[in-house]
Amino acid sequence: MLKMSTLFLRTLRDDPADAEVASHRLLVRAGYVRRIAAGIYSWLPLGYITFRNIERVVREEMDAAGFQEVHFPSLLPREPYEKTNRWQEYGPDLFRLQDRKGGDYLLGPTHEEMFTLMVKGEYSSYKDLPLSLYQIQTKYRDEPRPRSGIIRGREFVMKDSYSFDLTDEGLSESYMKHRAAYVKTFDRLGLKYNIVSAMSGAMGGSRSEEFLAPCETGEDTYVLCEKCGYAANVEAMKTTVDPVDSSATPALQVVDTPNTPTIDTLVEVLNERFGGGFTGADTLKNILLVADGKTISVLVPGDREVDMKRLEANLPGVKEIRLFEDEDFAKNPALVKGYVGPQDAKNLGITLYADPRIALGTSWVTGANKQNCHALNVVNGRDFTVEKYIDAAEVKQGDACPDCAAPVVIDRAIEIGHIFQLGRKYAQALDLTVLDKDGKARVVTMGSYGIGVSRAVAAIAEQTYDEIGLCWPAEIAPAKVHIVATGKEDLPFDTAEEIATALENQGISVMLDDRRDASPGVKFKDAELIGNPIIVIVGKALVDGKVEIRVRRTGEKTEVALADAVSEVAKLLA
RNA sequence: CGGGGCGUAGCGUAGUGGCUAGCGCGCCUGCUUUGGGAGCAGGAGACCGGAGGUUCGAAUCCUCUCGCCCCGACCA
Repeated sequence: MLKMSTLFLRTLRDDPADAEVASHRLLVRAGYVRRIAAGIYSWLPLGYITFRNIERVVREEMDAAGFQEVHFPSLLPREPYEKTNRWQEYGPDLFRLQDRKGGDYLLGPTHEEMFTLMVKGEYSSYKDLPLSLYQIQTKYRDEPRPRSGIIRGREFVMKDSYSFDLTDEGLSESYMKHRAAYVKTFDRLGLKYNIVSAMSGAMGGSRSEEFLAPCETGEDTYVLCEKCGYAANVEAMKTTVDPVDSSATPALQVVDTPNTPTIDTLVEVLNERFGGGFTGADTLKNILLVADGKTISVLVPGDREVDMKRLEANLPGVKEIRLFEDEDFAKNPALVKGYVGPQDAKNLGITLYADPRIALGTSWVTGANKQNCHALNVVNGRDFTVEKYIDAAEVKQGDACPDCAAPVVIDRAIEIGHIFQLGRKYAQALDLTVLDKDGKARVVTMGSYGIGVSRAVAAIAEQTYDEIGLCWPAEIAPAKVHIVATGKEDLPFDTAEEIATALENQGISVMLDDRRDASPGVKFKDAELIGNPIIVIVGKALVDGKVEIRVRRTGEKTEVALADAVSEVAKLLA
């Protein structure tokens, strides 16, 4: 039983100056967390109870799925990360340190290497697989910009699991088992979420899905089709456009278009010249980029921008990408800024990438590679050849769903879980093999699965808070019932304590506001701010032998006879 | 790393027209008060982020530095 008279808690009346997002603001005000440094937080009793409730749910569901818990250090030696090249690849995001002898160490940002090595150390037969291990561990990433309180910190707690299988089919099964366990976990946590297809990104591997909790302060943007349920991270959103017949399209024609270096100016001049009918969507935008030192061109319809995140996600293997700059134009006189077209790309040795909307046979207005000139009727497949189609154009609200063509909506969300099939990258690098039936060594294939445990505290807060404070689902609230005793006599305080004890005897956790010196107003405000789901008030109504029961979420109030208080509360929580 | 904002008591802030640093919340003592962040009286708590400089005199002006927040870049 948490007694407010002794609980280590001081709520704040004012919003902290350095907190912007609701979860951060309220978690600080209600005395759950305190900031220590940018992206680094301490948990106070209420916060830590809430945190552990989430951790408990996660652990129970992992165990129920048959995964086994292990625990690694956060402080790790360099070598394993050297072997997988991540000592380099992780770059400045990795917290590095040295011991007294000058040896290199790191604070683990994620533990693929350690899990792989642990399995390698114990198992060596196909008979041992499949296997799934997990840990709940503090992770360290020196984020370029920690933000939004505990949503994106530099130190955070993550549950990470890894599956080990001999075959791709086995990996798929392990993946689906984890997916199912995640569904159960997030349902129990009371989170609203969408499962969206994602890019496996820097971790390598194939199939990948993210669990996204929609909320305004989310930093991930995703696409949802309300008709068929298609959901994807914008980076993974697919566009499909069928080829068209271009046999009737007139020949390419170069026209003078003075002073039209932008799509807007071009459209204006075209409409003056040809009596209207042109829009930005009829033009072809050629974005020149330098990818790992090589010039490439990305073609998108003139009414869309290139989304650099999508572009990079769809150009795997490219490490560094930057815009073509004035000095690059100076070195390549054949390329005229503002009048670039794809027609000469082949001769110039420029690799052409195109958004799928630039389908085979489609006809465009684009630059003529000559100052103040554009070309009309430039046909893909006839006048230029695309090397590769990639999703690079920005996604807009209302774009066609790739599955059912209905308009999609764009929403923001917090990433609370990510599951993906890693494949053999780490097993290969660290030589994790098992002997197969035929006695031959085979490289194990792995899956990787994460849940942001500390982040879930903030995500749930974001999805449930209201104007007066936090508002937790019963499963994770610091206590299921918040009992407030008011008045100056002993009776309400004694009665409140009796009810509290009776509830606890039934396994219902209680926070009891037994402060004698606080006014009723203060106690009510605190109860609302703290956000336990049921509030019981023992005070005024006691003269009629009654207590008041309030539901925090709805604000609904009822008075019940003292004798029924415990059963009524239990009923509300059922 | 680029742009913007900000560092004054545990929290929120005033003071930037140069001279004893002010207020609210919280905290301590006493009395009163107890169904919506109580009242009165008294009190503790700040080397004004740090270093250097200008000046008779700096929270205030100048230089440097550290830290924090927001937008962007970046980011399982």
